[in-house]
Amino acid sequence: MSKKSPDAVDQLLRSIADQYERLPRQLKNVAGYVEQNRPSLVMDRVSDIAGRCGVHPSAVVRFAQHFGFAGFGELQAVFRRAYACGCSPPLSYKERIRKLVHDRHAGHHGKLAAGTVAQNFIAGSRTGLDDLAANFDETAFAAAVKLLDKAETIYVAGVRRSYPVASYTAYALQHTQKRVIQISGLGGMTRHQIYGIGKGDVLFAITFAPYGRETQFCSKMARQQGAEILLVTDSRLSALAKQARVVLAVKESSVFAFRSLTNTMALCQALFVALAYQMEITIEETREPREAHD
Amino acid sequence: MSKKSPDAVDQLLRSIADQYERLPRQLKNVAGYVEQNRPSLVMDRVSDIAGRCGVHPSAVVRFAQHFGFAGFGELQAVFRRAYACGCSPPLSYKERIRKLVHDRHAGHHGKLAAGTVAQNFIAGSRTGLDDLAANFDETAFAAAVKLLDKAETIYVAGVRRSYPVASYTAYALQHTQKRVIQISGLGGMTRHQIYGIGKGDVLFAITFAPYGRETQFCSKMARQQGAEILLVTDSRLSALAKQARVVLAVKESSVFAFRSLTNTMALCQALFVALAYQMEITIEETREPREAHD
DNA sequence: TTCAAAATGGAATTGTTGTTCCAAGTTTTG
DNA sequence: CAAAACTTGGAACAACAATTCCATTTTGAA
Repeated sequence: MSKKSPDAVDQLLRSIADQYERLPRQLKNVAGYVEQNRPSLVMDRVSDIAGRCGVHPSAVVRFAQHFGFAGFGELQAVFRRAYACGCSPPLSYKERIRKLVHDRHAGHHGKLAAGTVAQNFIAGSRTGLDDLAANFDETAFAAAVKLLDKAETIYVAGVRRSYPVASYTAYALQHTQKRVIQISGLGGMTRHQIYGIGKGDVLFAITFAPYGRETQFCSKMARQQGAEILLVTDSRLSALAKQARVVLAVKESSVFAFRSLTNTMALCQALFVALAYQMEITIEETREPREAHD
Repeated sequence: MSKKSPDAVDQLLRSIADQYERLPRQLKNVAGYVEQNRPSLVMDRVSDIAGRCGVHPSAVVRFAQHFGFAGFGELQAVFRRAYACGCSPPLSYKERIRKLVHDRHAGHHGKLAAGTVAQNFIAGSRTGLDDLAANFDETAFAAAVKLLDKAETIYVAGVRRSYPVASYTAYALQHTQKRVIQISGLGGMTRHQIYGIGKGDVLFAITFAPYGRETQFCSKMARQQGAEILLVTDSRLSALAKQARVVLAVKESSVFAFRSLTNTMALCQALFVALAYQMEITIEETREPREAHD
């Protein structure tokens, strides 16, 4: 069969995975690069790879030889052949995906394959991001960044569906020099956690209809104590929105009636990145090369 | 703008088409080959092309020069850049950010607008999702769904950066009839939380380099007790990967040292949706009818 | 047909890349 | 603590690819 080439790649990759542990440091680097940058291997030269892995060119050759090739050229040939096989996709991924999804729909008249469902979901998330980018409110976003930049302590609140986003946000913000407190509600301590908020602080609240009671409480408390509120929500019309200094509205698309989270997540990540940028935290400062950073 | 690479190809191709008639025979051959075999140009050498066109290698060089390049290398670079843009966003993405930061230092006398940073970030996430969809491993995904479907109790583990995803996953899975336990590590109870795992159960582990200790511990424990592992990670090479029954590899691009999370998030959501679909849970059921559902 | 201009292919050149070799450094083992 | 095994990086080497040069052939116009 002509399908031998992609198999060869799989086989090689599996072989690499097997031996990975026993490999010396430099070869591990190369192995990692090979696995993560499969596509660019078709055109990379030994020195390119060596450079990006921070190893000596000969290490790359040794890597190839370690896996039974005469030299790098032979190893590369494996990837080139695989690339040549799937040579139909000079076209965009969108088309490929569309085709994939379409194919499955047509065939099975029973259930959809799990993969199809997933592809649909991913496609939906992507569309959502398109939407987010298109309806992006730069003014509000800039205001949000400024607000966070000025804040002394940032309280992050979000429950249930919003909790993952809140915990991500809190985690990210920890990497600035600001004090960050996530209102986790652990042990029923929501109230105690928010009590400390005051003037100069900011409540970063994430909430969607029907707005969580805990978050509403935090919001009320924040206002009372003179703190500002940055609200990430689904509508500028909500009761909470009126209390907030800055409102970032996110619309989540839903696939199979299931609301996605990617947009909210992406927005909050963008918020962090922009804040880091604003605070002039350089890449070097925030980068943790081999540090624990799970 | 950063979109110049694919454009460059288009422009070149148009230029070739224009002049085609006036070209001498051999250059016509080459032009034809270039137009028809665009994708393989990224790896073809002069002699490859010459051979396939039945012309002398020097003709290929002359062809490149005819179109304003110093030599074949420059022409090829155009195609390589286009390939890199469409295919491996991690590279072009980092570069974009680096460029962003660089621009600030160089040109603009102020800072970049926060909005610009955000737009860049969102664009990156979008590209990431395309990549996720394009490199989607249907087999592994289906296996993952099946594994979850059969599980009696699902243990979800993920720390630090992976924690938000883990907590989302746990939250979502609660909406099935399965018993779900998230290893939160609260109160240093990681060990006690995972002790209960056993045959018939599944550990849903989410971890990225350098793999969190807690998650590794859970994985070891799961194996010991005869449970299966579903691993969401960044590389099939990790030590954990070998222990796992199913490995879903996700590649996240990173900005400011903070790897994006959208892909992982989207994948886990997709996993849940597919599982719900498989279990024939209607989406209505997964919603909490009267309850607040933030 | 003849001449000039252009195209072509052989062969040498130049530059680069992949590879090997070896010495120095590191880790492991007895 | 010493010897052995292995890893690493520098430099030389070999192979090859891209490019140029030039003689030859072809084409086209007068």
